[in-house]
Amino acid sequence: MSRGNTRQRIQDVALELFAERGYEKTSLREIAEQLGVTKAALYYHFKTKEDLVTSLFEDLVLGPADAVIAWAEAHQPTTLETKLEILNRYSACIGNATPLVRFMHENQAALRDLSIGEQMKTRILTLLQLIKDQDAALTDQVRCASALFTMHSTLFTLEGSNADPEEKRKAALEVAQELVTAAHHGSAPGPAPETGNARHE
Amino acid sequence: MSRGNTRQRIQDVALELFAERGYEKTSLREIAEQLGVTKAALYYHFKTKEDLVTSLFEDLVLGPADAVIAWAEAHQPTTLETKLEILNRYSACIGNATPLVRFMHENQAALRDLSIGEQMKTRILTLLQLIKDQDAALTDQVRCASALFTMHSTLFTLEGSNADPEEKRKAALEVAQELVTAAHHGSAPGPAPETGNARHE
DNA sequence: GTCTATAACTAGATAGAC
DNA sequence: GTCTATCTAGTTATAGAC
Repeated sequence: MSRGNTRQRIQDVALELFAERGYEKTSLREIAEQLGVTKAALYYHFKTKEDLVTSLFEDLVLGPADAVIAWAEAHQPTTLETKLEILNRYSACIGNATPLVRFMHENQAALRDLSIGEQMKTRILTLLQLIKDQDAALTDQVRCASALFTMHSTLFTLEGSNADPEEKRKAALEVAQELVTAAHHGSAPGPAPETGNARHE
Repeated sequence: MSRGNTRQRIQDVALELFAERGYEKTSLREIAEQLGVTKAALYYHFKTKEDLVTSLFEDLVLGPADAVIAWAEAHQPTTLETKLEILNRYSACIGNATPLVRFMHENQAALRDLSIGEQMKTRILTLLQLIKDQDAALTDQVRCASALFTMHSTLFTLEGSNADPEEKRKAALEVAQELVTAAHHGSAPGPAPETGNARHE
């Protein structure tokens, strides 16, 4: 015992409990108890409760999401193919952090005034700007927002479905790509026509 | 002052604070202070904090949602037209309770082990069962779940958009109906063909 | 690196006066 | 119907021993 991996073990248990019982209802006492250590030990490794939850996001989602954004911004102006690849990359990145994405969605209110909450919000908004046209029709903006939401929420809904998580992720990606394709063409969805220049209205 | 409308005033302030700061972070002390009364006064009108939040949902969403479900179950077997009308009615019902729907989404973790949270979850799952075919392909199930999620989340996203809330609601309904139509036909989305019998694969 | 002990505070809830 | 006063139990966080 008493290894140097305590920090990691704290993170594992914290994520598990945060996901299971929610951020606010999970106390540091509970985390410490389940690890068989004391609260004071937690405070040695993390300055505050916020510091602990932030550390969970940084490596698993914030960093990867930034990588997607950086790639996207290096490929402007954004063609439809680029948009679809953004969705593809982002889907892969959140697929590696399913419990955290679920946690984020179920605890928006709690994370709202934590710095990590604001940072995640910024990333998602940036991605949305990248896949939607600024002056698109309202329904097309809804389609793009829905695409991102669908990829997120499908990771942890459809409980009745006995489908493999990876299958669900792929299905969600497919639907998201359809939505963005429809939005890109600026009209009712359908299999992509010749070139992507048709403009709605 | 000291009218008989205190109960209503408590509900108004509670919803405002719950929506703004989250369920857990809003204390009864804050609600009482903003009303200029004491905590004890709150306890006269509501047995517990849970009782207070439950009262907010019962009239504004739980009842109306049950009405939609009752209508849907009276119109089985469910045709595409019925499904679209379910979406239409549900959209109207949540459109009347926007702050509450937002609150529900942002506080899922907090509401999870409150009885009202479970009840709302049941209603949404029931609606999902009604609009999706039990043995549909995975992507079609995702489309149906996404349709409901889209109607919910569009009520309180697209912040940059200066669009009128009612316009956003209608746009979300339109996209949701497209998704369910595509799922109903069991293939890639598109304007509804002649009759709804074309089957995917 | 981990502990004990405790400070400083806030929460939800109740009893009983008015 | 609203108040004062109080209770119990919980929280984050820190100081300092080992």
